Amino acid sequence: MTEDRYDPHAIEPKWRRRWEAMDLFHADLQGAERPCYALVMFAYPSGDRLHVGHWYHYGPADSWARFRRMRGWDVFEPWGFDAFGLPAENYAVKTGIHPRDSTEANVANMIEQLKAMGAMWDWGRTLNTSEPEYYRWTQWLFLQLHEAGLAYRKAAPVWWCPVDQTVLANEQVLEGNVCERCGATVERRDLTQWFFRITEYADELLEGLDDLEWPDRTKALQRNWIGRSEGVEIDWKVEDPGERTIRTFTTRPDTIYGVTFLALAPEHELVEEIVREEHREEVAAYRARARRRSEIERTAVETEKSGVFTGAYARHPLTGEAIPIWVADFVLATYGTGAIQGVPGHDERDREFATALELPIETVIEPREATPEEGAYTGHGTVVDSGPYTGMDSEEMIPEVIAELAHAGQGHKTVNYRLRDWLVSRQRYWGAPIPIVHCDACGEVAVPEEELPVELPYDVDFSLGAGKSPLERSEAFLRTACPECGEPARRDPDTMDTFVDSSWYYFRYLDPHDEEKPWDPELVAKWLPVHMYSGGIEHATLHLLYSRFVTKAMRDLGHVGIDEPFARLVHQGTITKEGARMSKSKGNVISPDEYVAEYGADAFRAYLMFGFSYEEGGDWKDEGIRAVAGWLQRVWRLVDRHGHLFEEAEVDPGAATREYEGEAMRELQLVRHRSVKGATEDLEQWSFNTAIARVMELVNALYQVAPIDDPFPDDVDRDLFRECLDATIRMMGPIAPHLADELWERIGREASVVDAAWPEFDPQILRTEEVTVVIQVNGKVREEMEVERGLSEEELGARAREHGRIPELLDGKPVRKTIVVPDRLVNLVV
RNA sequence: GCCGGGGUGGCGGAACUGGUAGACGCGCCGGGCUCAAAAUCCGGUGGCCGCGAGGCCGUGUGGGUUCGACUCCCACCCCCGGCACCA
Repeated sequence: MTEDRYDPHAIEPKWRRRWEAMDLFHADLQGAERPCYALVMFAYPSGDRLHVGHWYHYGPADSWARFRRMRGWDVFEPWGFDAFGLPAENYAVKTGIHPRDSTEANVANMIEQLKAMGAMWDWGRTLNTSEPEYYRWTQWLFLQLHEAGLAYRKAAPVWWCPVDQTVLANEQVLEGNVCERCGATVERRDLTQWFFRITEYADELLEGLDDLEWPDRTKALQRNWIGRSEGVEIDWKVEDPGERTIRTFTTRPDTIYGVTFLALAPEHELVEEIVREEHREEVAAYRARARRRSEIERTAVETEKSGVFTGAYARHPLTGEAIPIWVADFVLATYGTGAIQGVPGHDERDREFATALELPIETVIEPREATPEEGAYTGHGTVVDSGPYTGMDSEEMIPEVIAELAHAGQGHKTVNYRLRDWLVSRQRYWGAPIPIVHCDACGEVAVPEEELPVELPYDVDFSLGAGKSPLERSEAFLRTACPECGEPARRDPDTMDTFVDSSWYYFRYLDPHDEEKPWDPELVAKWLPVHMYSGGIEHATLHLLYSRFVTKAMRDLGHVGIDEPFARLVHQGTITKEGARMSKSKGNVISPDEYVAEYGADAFRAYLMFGFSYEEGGDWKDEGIRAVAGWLQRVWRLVDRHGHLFEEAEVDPGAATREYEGEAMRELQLVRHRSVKGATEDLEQWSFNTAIARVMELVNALYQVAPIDDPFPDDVDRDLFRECLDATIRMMGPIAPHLADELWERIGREASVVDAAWPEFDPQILRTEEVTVVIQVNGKVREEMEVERGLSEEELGARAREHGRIPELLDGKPVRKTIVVPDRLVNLVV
């Protein structure tokens, strides 16, 4: 018999052509009975070749989708492009090639490469956020939010990237002051910008996390970012002049008797009003200095505390004591109320401030047990020197003091968030124009829905302007008539953050070319929330947060009926080279192209699945892909050698569950069911490495019973062996899709494995009659015995005592206790 | 400092709700095939002691709970990620 060699380079293009010709991956969304929306985060269309990260993310995700399809789900696996954004525009600034042209070329380039992966993407539903048919609805979304008061324009201190020449959202600022895009140090600027009122949903965004099948760490990141803290706002009456009050926020009202000063942020609006004449100059100087200092500098933990006295005092709401009011730059204008009550006895920062400026320090809480340590005691304990509360437990005091303050009209419970509203306007060209017109007479006017899209003009000087949108230079674009009064007016020159584009694309995939509406609510009801979403964890507090907000807002506006966009989420790990992140500058880049050229796309995908724990990632090893490619050949040879069995007879599915006489056949049958069970459960939960290991076990077992170089043994049951081979090929479907289809064809089947059923396993068969029971003496394994399943505890204990060398080991010592785990283990304690 | 995630053979990685630690693979060792090599097939492979049967040790460290702990509890150490003068 001549052996056909496994040649991925012949097989793979052949099958991709066939799949395309069969339109195998077109999803019938209306007709689907068991929808499964398998979504990968769409990508920015780059002009480069795909890197390992792309393959590592998309390959296994597609394998999961294939697995689901074989299990009877109607899988929808779309692909699209997050095509607006800075790289294309920066490239244009450098080369003069228009972003629309480079994007178009990159999209084509990328599609061609993506197709080589052999994934099930439904290419008929591709979308591109930079096309008018898409961004028209991004603008519609903006208008919906605007009308509901969820999109608004205001002047605020915002982050400005001097390199990218645009403002950024808080979420796009890393490590306090680094631009997420370019790595430049960002600055604070006071500018009038567009915001989405995401803070309105802070609580719901927090609570909704509980019900999501998301990784804990991702939920933790969002919780951290939202930063909810419960506390009390307290109003302090300022003594003379007038009726002014200063509102402070604290999470520890139980320390209120320890307040020895108040401190206002330098930007606080009341500073000007309360400052006494003799301190005015000094305070003004301090505020000017604070303004010049960067936020980073001001808020760095190491920075020594500084402040200046205003000369004014506030009256303590409970003791009536006069409390000095200071201005201090460690107090943040943007958090809480911009004013704090200083409790140097029980807060580290307040203590540093009090020490530096020689203010009194009072102790009002003592630790319950331990002796007081150095510095401020910040825990709870027994209340001291606190009027009527003295002697109480500080935690019990909190509700009582809140009640007293509320009763006096000087305090109330409140909640603070770290989350800020989402800044969505950008001073860049390559994005969706904000659909707003500014009219001298009517003010800020929304572009009527029927006039959408506000098209991004092609012919624009998009070189970077001095802090202004390139569209500001396009008179043709700007000049328009006010939709309300008809008088000449000007369009808003800014474009939207690309995260607005990506915050709703999963709705649009359902019908990306619908000209009537952004999405079909019925299809949304049927297909969403997305069943399975995969992508990088770097989007935890960006895309994933924004999308949740947009979904909730659209729900409240009656456009969708779901609370959350993504029911299940997984993140792929990172593939490194020699322990380091791959990067062009380091020159340690693994090029998929080279490996695909040598081993094929199947081997490349299969190695990425087998060599790593998906969510962890790990270090690339050439030996790894060689080994996996070798294993694919092993599977190939197995089918090649035994394919004649399929010419002899059809596969009998009953062969899997039939009763077999010989030990060897029973064992093969066991391995077959164990393998299918393991692969099924592991694939479902994205444990690709162990799933492949299970299939390897079955392949090994088949090699065992029918050595590949010998004639097919007489004592091997042909029905069973054939069924096992059949199951193996099916399980190869998600692991090596091209190879599986080739083998499928070679055993005489039509079409594709993705439309074949995933093999079943029978738990009854895995419940063997005989079980191996481990015998321990004092917790140490000493013997094993084969017994029939289902023996009573007494029986097992008795048999264990007599088994093998156990009597010898017991040596006549009385067994004090016998622990029996039925069918598994006996532990004899002497 | 707070919040997550992690630490298991030479390596990548397994281990369900506490029940035979190291599945599967790489590497290595041995064997078959070959004039030879590659490829491939078969066997072995946590460490230490022992000719052997077998014994002892072993999942970051130190304690604890338990008949029994990679798994649970307490106290630490180290690595990765997020947040952070957030009151």
